[in-house]
Amino acid sequence: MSSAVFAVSLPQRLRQLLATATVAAAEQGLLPRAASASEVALDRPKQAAHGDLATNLCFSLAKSAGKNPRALAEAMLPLIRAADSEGLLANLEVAGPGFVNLHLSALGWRSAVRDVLQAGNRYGQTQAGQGEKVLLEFVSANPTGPMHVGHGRGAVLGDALARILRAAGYVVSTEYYINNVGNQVAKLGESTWHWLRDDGKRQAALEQWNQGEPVAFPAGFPEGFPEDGYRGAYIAQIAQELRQDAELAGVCRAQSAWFSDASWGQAEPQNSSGRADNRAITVAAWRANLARIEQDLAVLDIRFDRWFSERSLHGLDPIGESQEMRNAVADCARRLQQRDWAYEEEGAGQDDDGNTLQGKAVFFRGTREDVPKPFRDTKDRVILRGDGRPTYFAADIAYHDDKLGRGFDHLINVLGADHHGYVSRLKGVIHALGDLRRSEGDPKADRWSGDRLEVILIQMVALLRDGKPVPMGKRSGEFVTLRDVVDEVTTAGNPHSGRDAVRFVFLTRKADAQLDFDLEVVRRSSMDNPVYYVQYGHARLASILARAAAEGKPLRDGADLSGLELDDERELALVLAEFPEVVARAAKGREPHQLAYYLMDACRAFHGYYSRHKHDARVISDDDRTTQGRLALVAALKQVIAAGLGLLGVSAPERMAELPEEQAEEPANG
RNA sequence: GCGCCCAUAGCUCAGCUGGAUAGAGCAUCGGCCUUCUAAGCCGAGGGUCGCAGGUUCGAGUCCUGCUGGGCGCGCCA
Repeated sequence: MSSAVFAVSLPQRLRQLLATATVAAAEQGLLPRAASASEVALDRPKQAAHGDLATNLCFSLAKSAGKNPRALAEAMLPLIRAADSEGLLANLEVAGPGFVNLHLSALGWRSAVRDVLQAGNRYGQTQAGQGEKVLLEFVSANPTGPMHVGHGRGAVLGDALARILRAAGYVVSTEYYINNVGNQVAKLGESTWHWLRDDGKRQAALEQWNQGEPVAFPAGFPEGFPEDGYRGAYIAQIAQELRQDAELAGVCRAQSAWFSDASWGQAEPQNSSGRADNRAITVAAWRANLARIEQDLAVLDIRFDRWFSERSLHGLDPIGESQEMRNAVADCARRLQQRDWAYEEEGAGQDDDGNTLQGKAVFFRGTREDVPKPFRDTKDRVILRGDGRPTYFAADIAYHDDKLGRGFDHLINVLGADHHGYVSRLKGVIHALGDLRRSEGDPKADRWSGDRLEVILIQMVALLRDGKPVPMGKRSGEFVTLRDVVDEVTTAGNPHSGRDAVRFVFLTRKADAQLDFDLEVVRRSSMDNPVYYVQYGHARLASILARAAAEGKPLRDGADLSGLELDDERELALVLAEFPEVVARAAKGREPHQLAYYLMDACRAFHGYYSRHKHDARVISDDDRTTQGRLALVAALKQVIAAGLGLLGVSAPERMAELPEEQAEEPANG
C-alpha cells in the first residue's frame, strides 16, 4: 500500500478491520471464504441508537455460509472485537435481522480529525481510478455563436468531473472538439461576409448594439442576407473586427476583390454544401467566435488540455503532434468500405427544399448483425454524401478513431441530451473500427470496443427570471448568453461571485435531470442559493482560526484532540471521515452533485454545532485543551470544505464580501 | 410507430453497489443576535415515492406492463 502518499481514512480502516474478522471467520470454518475490504459496505445509520456506522456484511455472507444473517452476526462479534487492534470500537451489537452496529471509541472518531490534518491538501485523494487514462471531451459547442446556458452546464459539469476524476486517481485529459467544417460554419462565413460588404448597415447595427438595443436590428440586415443566416448582432461585431484585421485584409487583397461576388465560391469542398463560401472569411469568423468562447470559459475558470480541430481530420490543417496533413475522414471511410462496414448506394435523401439528391452516397452499415445489440443501429447512416462531401458523422468516426489511437483506456463525452439518439451509433462505429483493425492485424485492436465510450447526457436548462421563462427568440438571434448570465449574477464587490454561483447551481443537479436556472434566485444570497451557505461556512471557520491566532491561542501542530467530546463533535468527525469516499463515489458515478450535497450537509452540521454551542461551548476559551481540540476540528473542516469547493471549481473565501445594498439586512422602517 | 430519459412534500430537488421509522432547501407558522460572521440556528405542519403486478429476509432503488411529461429517429451538427 502506498499509504505514504494516500491517507487511509477511518472508513477504510474499519473496512479492513471487518475484512480481517472475516479472515478469522474463514479459518474457523464459519465462512467458506474471507471478504475483502472493498466488499464491506459501511453505512451511516439514520438513527443515533444504531451506532456511528453499521454494516450489512452478514447479509451478503449469510447465504454462502449457510446461516441466517442474525446468527452469523452474533458469531462474528467476538472476531470483530479481536480484529480491533487499534481500539477504534467502543461497543458493537447485532441489531434487527443482522446488522452489525459499530459504536466508535473516542480514539476512533477523533482519529478522523487527525487524518485530515496529517494528510493536508491530499486528504480526499484516493487511488480509486487506478491510473485509468481517460479522455474527457466536453462543451465542443459549434464556433458559430456565443455559448448559451446549456453549453455552460455541460462545461461546468465536464470541468468539475475532470477535477474530481483526477482527485480519485484517474489520469484525465480534457478536450474541446471544434466543429469548424460543414454547413453551419459555411453559413457563419456567409453571414459574416454580408456584414463585411455593407459598411452602412454594419455601422448602424453596431450603434444599436452599443446603445444596448436588442439584437433584432430595426435598421435591418444587409441586402441579400440569407434567410437562414446567423442573425445575432455578434456577427456584425465580428465583421467589424475582421474589417480592421490587417492580416486578413492582406489575405483577401491577395485574392483580389475581397468583397466582389467573384471571390465568393472559392470554397474548400468539405466546407461548401452548395452554399457560397470563402475560405479566409469563414476561417476568420469561426476563429473569432472560438476566441470568445475561450474567454467565456475562462470566466468560469475552465481551460482545456487540447483544442481539437475538425479541419485537421479532413487534411485541411496539420493533425496532432506529428503535424502531418492527412485526410483521416476519407481514410476511415475507405477502410470501412473494404471490410463491408460501409457501402455505396443510391439513396433516397432529400435536401432542405425536399428535392431528391442525386449521386451515390456511402452508408455506414451500423445495422450489421455482428454489432452487439446495444450498439446496433436501426438504419444505415450516410457518411459520404452523393457529391462526395463527408457528413458530421464521418468526421466523428475519424475523431474517435484518433482518440483511441492515442492510447486512452476510456472515453467520456459530455453531450446535450438531444444527441442521445447518436450515442449507440457512435459505439457501433467504434465496434466496427475494432473489427476492421483486427482484420488489419492491429495488435491493439481490442481497444476499439463500443464500451470504451461513455456518454454523459446533459438535460436542458430552463432559464427563468423570477419564476417566469426568459424569452429566447432563436429566429431573431435574440437570446441570453452564458456570459450575460454570469454577469447578471455577479454581485458588486466580488468578481468571483458570478462564476461561483453559476458553477455551484449547475452542480446541484444530476446531469440527467432538467434544471431550472432562475436568475433572480441565483443572484439572491440565501439558502435558495446554496453556494453562499457553503462559502459562508468556510468563511466562518476561517474567521474562528484567525480570531484564535489574534488572541495568541493559535492551533498548534499535533494538537491534543482529547478536548473533543461533544456528540456534535463526534458527528463532525464522522462527516470528515466520509469525504474521501464521497469524492471516490462522485468520480465513479460521474456525479459531481454528490460532492455539492456533501458540502451542504457538512456545512449544515457545522453551522448547527456553532450555533447550538455559541453560549456553552465556544471554540476559543480559556481552557487550552478544549480550545486546541476544537481548533483542530475547525481547521480540519475548513480544509475539507475548501478541498471540496476546489473540486467543484468554486472559490473558498476567507471572508464573505459585504452584502450589496439591496440584500443588506432590512433597514428599520421610519 | 420505434428508441432513450424522467416521475419522491405545495414548489425545486437529494436519496451512495437493494437495508432499519424516506430527507434538504424554498414557501407557511412559532422562537433565537451582550460574547468566535444572524448569508446563521432551533422547532412545527406537510408523503399511497405516478399506477398495477413481480423478484426476496427486505424495494423509492431491480424486472414487466400501463399512464403522464421531455427528447430523438436528416445526404443537419
